[in-house]
Amino acid sequence: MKTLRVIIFEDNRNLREGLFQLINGSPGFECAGAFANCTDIVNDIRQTNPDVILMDIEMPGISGIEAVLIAKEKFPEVKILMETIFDDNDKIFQSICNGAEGYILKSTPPIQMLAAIKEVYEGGSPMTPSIARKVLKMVKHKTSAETVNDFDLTDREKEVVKYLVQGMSYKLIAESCFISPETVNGHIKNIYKKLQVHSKSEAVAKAIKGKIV
Amino acid sequence: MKTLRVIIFEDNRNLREGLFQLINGSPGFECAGAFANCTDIVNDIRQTNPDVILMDIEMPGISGIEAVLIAKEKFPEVKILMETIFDDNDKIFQSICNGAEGYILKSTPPIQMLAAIKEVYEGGSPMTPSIARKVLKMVKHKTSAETVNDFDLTDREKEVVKYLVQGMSYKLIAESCFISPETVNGHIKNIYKKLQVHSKSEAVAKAIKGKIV
DNA sequence: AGTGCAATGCCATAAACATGGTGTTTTGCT
DNA sequence: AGCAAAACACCATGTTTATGGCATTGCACT
Repeated sequence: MKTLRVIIFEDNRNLREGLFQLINGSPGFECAGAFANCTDIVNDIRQTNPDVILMDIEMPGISGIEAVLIAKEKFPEVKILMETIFDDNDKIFQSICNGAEGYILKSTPPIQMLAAIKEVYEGGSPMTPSIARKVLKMVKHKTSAETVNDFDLTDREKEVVKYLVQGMSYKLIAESCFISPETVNGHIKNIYKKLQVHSKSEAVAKAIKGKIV
Repeated sequence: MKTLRVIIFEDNRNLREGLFQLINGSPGFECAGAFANCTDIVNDIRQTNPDVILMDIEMPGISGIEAVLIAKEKFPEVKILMETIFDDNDKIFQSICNGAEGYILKSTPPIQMLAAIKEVYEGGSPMTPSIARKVLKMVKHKTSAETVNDFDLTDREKEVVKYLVQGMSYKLIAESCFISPETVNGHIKNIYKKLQVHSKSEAVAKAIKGKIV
């Protein structure tokens, strides 16, 4: 197997040098650089040509989060493993959006840290369980918060709602369903009662947000 | 430290018995039950009183995913660790929504599997890196998909749209904006032209989908 | 000084809608 | 066999919308 080229961005000198030693002292790994800040990150990457970047999430000047964005823009293939002291919701979320692959706490033992480096390189996303927990919560909220609410609509009613969302008039809906406009009116009455609304627009809003459509 | 009570739901007999042996043979762990299906899961849990459930994601009859929902409803404190052969996007996603805590591949080595059990119990979410990768992608998509489309609406128009989505009539909107209903009508005319729609409901649908609101 | 756009206001009318009824037929479930 | 629910249909009435056109004010940019 090829030796993995790793570079480090970490403002804390002790940690930076510790990691440097660790990586260089481990077979299969090679530390091609260790930098205290990200001011010249594009050049740093260009000159060291790394497979994996170990990035501190909190750094003075350009933060690790911004650095991810910059790095990924120029070098989309390089894998980035974020390191953080705290499992801060917001920072994790932003890093994910910027395209970092893995997230581990600095307290992770050396052996697992090396394993994580290998894993990001191989296309996985190593994550400290406590961080993964936060990520899961984000996924749940981003979706299941707005979860499915059926409101006990019948199939026909759902169909009518679908057409309502498309902005169709009673007449058009009637034609699409092959029924009379009055029947459409009837269905909509029932829909309104079930959704507890009093207009098409309210119904549409509730339907979309409730994922009926 | 207390001994962790674990129970297993796994249809494959060899695997089930293998896991049973593994857990019972490890200090700090105790397998209080191993079941081939989830038909009687509520009773199974009640009688074994587990800290952690190891759940196969694919099972005949009640699937692991449905089982999570059932189990969590009655026993919200119990931690559930899903096991799966493939890192299937959809199944992972559903399990998350149903409330499972951890996700590991069945190919995970025994030591790590035990570590994962301990981690879910302690509130973390152990995840195989390849699964974590999928989850990250979901987070990214669920958010960055929120492509903003402004339609060149003015601030006032956006405000009116906001009220439209709440299902308000011209009159109510007028009161909220401290302007006359006719002005509201005027704004809405412009909104319709910009959004290229011809009714409140269409406008609402377009606004919500385009994330103007 | 002038052009353009946002925001405001008003009038008018046909069309669409919301809501209250009443009633038949079909269909699934017990 | 019989009931409940869903789907269908129709009527009536007052309200709300959609769309056209027209006018004033103020701000920003040139």
